[in-house]
Amino acid sequence: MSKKKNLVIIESPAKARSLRGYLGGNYEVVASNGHVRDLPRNYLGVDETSGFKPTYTILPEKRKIVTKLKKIAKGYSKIYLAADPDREGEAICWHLSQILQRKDVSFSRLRFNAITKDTILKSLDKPSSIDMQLVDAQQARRVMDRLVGYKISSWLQRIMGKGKSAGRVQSVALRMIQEREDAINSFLPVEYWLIDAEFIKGEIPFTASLCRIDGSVSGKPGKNPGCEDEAERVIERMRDTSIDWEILKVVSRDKSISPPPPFITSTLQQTASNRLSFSPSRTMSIAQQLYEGISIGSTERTGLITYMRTDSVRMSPESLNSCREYLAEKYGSDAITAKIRRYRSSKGSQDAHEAIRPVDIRLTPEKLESILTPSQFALYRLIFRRFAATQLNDAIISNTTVTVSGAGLEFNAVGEVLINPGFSTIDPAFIKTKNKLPKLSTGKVLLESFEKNQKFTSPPPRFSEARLVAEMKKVGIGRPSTYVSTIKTLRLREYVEKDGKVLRPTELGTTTIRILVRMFPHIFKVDFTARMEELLDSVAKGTETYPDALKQLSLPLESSLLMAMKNTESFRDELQEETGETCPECGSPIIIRWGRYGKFKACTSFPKCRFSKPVEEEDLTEFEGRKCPECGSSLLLKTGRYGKYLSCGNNPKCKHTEPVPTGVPCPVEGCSGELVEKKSRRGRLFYACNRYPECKYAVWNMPIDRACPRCGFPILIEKNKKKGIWCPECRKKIVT
DNA sequence: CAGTGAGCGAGCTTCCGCTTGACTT
Repeated sequence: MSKKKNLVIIESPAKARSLRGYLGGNYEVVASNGHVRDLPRNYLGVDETSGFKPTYTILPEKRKIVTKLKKIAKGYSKIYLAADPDREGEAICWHLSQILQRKDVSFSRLRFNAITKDTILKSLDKPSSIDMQLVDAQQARRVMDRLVGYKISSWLQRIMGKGKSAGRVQSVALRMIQEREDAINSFLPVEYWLIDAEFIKGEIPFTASLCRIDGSVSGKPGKNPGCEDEAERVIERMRDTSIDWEILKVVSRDKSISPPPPFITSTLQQTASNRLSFSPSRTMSIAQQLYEGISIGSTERTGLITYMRTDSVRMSPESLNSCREYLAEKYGSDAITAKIRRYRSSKGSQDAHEAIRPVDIRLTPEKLESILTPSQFALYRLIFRRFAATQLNDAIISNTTVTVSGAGLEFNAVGEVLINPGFSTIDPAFIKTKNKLPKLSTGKVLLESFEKNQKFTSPPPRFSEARLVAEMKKVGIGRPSTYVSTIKTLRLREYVEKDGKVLRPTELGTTTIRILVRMFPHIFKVDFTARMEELLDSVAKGTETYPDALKQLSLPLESSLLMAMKNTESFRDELQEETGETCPECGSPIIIRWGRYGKFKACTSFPKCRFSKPVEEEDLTEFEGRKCPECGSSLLLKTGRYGKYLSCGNNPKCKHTEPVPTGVPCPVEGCSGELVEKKSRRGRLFYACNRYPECKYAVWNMPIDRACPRCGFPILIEKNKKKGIWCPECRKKIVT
């Protein structure tokens, strides 16, 4: 039927394209587009009475591809299966062999973990067979996820309403978000005071911070003066003009900094989030475009980067050689490391692909700028520089600490200078150095001025999407191909919501994860996945069998499920708060229930009586005694699609609404307005005058009301990270 | 940096991990 001799099946169409180029006319190459067969969607599909035997069905969205594959396969008696050389890839090959099985066909497994001509031809020289132990490890993984996911989700739905879900990965991710929220809520800020002094050595001024009081360490929260009185006592000592201030020592130390490893999925997402403000999902779709490639001139399109879903920092020898060659040409042979620099992938890495790097180092970002979109260009440049940096020398920073003492007090000034930029020549943003210090030597100095500043320790920050991915990667839950979709699921279920750049649990999410952790303490923690991975490795090695591994893993699941089933009713009761109200339609009591979107009030004689209404949240009561400017009714705090807002209590008769006021007057002179909280198009909160558009005052951060510590002028100051805070009266910087 | 603002919901959907196009406006 076909003139070609051999058929190769691979996962990705883009890989198929490069393979065709390497293999030439004797090979037909087709893509399976990932998994083609899976457990059925609408029932469990696992026979727990006979060794956890799974039932498989063709994925509905892959029907077309499977028919096509079958048709093509007819023309061949030899089929090479070339999915990724990892657990999932092995299973894909096995499923394909099952689907395409015929009497007169034989299958060979090809394994290569980089798409280069060399590795591919080598793999063709020594084709092997499908590793059934590795396939069993994948099946155990798949079935365990199904058992945990479907059994616990359906139990959860009996309590929380339909549509709810739980799973080995998503619920642990939700738990991490919730635990961070709990830490923030229980955080007690600790007050401390920083004391800064300005000294003069000869003609040279410099500032230093208090670090020791009578020999004991200062410089950290808890070690510093803890209250204003304490700070004032230190200041009092400093006022003594007879003190001989002196630089005791000037210590300089060089430290060398190595370039970070090349990108993997999680680090790419994080860096793109920090540097380019891309969400992980946007990063992945742009990376996909770069991976699929762009046609340059009239040539066929070539991929610009290696595969973007990877957990390995491996770089192929070919790529390293051409990278070093390029760097030596561009920066000189002294700029590159003597030996090739490699990195170690973290534990649990499947190592099926290389790190994310440019395919051709000669295609510099500059050369591509005109044909790439700005986003593609920015992401490509990040990837290019990160890879190129790995073969450049370490950077050297000189760190200098100057110690000033007097009256039993010690002050520190620290400065850093980049002596040798090393790899940071390719992108200065790789290294952030502290401020420079002037050249100083030991000897007497004069105290010029000093100030005390009140500070508070701050709670840990909420997770951005990219930070959550980094955390998931760190604890080993989720995979490069699922980080984005896990977060998507948590948002779809309304367990978490995005507030600007960070994720917060919703009330529904909080309630759900509390129940899940209480009832399934052994399943929804990081250790469960770790234990599962251990067992899967044993299955792959052959020291454990598929059914035994599953038996061990489902033991804690089944015992927890048993307990959960017993307590279903009590959980429902626990969640169903009494309201004391009666139904206006049938007179039965009204209770609070949990539905798809959170709490709502419902009649207890459901389904006979279908009366329901939204819960009036506590905040829905009168807001600080404010009245509607149109009809005089009280204003209520409501939560709408776009966040919180005030609405007239006389709604729907009166349609007046307004943003949430803060009680802080507008700082613009002559403006009688008040600041209100608003949300920008991109979801970030900001504060603006409620007399907009007459008054256009708007700031990102809430202005702080306090007096200038230097001149005492009462000021409203805007907190702005970049500029610091300036007193409008004496024009001095107050906080940096 | 910005002006918006329902009414649904309650036992049959839900998991994780591989991959992209094909719907319509």
